[in-house]
Amino acid sequence: MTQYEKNREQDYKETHKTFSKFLKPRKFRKGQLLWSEGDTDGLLVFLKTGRVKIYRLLPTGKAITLYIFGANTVFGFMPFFDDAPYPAYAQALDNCEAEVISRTGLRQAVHQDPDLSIVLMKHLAKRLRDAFDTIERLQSKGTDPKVASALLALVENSSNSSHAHIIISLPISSHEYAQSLGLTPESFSRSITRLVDKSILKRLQRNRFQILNSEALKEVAESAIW
Amino acid sequence: MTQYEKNREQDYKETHKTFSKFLKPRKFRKGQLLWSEGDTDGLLVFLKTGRVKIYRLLPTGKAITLYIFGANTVFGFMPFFDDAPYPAYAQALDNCEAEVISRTGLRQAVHQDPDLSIVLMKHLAKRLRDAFDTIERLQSKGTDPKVASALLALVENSSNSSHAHIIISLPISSHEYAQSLGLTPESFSRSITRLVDKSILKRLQRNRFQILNSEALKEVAESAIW
DNA sequence: TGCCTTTATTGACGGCGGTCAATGAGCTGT
DNA sequence: ACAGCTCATTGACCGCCGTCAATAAAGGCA
Repeated sequence: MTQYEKNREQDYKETHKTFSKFLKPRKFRKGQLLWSEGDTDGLLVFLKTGRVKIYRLLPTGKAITLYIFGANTVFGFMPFFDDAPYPAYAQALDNCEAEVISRTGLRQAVHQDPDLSIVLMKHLAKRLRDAFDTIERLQSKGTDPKVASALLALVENSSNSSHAHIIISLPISSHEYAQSLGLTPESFSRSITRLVDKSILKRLQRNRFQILNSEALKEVAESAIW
Repeated sequence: MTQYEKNREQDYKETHKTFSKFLKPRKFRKGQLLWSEGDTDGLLVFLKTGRVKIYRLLPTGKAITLYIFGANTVFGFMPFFDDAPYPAYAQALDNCEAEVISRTGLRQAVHQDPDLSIVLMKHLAKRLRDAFDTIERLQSKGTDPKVASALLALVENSSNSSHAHIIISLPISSHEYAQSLGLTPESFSRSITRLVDKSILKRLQRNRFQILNSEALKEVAESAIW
């Protein structure tokens, strides 16, 4: 487990502990919407198991994925901060167990203990930092740098990094993952193939890879022209 | 002045008022760095005149622009929230007048009045919403939709919208602006030309346009395949 | 286990957009 | 006002990546 991962774990636990007395357990079925874009209700979610996808619907009906949240993450605090509607949809990708706080519940909680908001702000700030990384990745030129950089970001967020053989799993289907990089699934696949040919990557199962040469992968990620 | 603009003005004024007793005037010269990526000091800036560019340096030495802040904006609060370093550089594009609070100053201020943090959170949340829009734009396919959507976003942030002839000015050089869209200046220029040919846009001065048909512009923005 | 559906990979092809180069327009300073 | 420079625009060309189609592999379910 990386230092980063330890911190994330601890962050989550601390946050969870801080809010524990206001939390109510709740389950979400696979496919269920936690909220829709435009909703103003606000629901703070502590996800314990399963995955939740945050996405937007374009006017054309196509969906673009903003985040995939896995176990031990906190999310859903946007409307609490600026009283504006949710900027995206949230849908359970699996059957999920979670603990939640309603809008009014959180208001009360924060009223009782102002420090709570500090904790939430940290999470919000982290979210913004991640968004910067995403923007940087999307602005860069060429498919290989994007893919390499995205894979490296996955390593950070996954707990596997025993140096020798780092295993990474795409949190979603290759199709959606490619799209979140602004690529077609075909281009993504081709890029992976190129990395495999260079002995930087190894295919394990579908959407599951092993990094053979992380230094080379970093080089590819940084080889973007911009 | 749009409703949106009114709100932004008011938001800024409220925020400014809230912090007024902690603020210290400060000037920045054109080209001066307000902070560097990795700095942990933290400096909350209320910009009164001039523009400030937030950018990252890639390993290749190229810069990518994340934000351009103009008059009447608050920024620089990231390190206050999560105690992590600034994720980007901040450089004055003009001679700027501002009022600032140091890290310690803000700590004291928030300690005295916890409501201050609520105000900052709103700004942080707004920043994240903007980031979502940017991500959505970058993920979409085709140059014209990107350009159209970016122009529309500029209208929102600028005070001009007297319905008949909406004037938009690029906050930075066409070159940099194109790059922030993941495009080359040439592609950007060609896209503008296409919009002009369709009588959707009119060139005024360099980097200054008039929207002749905002409905058509919206259509183009939404014509992205994804 | 076997069948069927879904999803990833590979190939061929065409178009969009990036690159390079030339021209033109717009600022700056003297 | 003129000169000189910077920066936007336009053109020609080509390579990359998206599209379409076919194949292969992997899950899902009875």
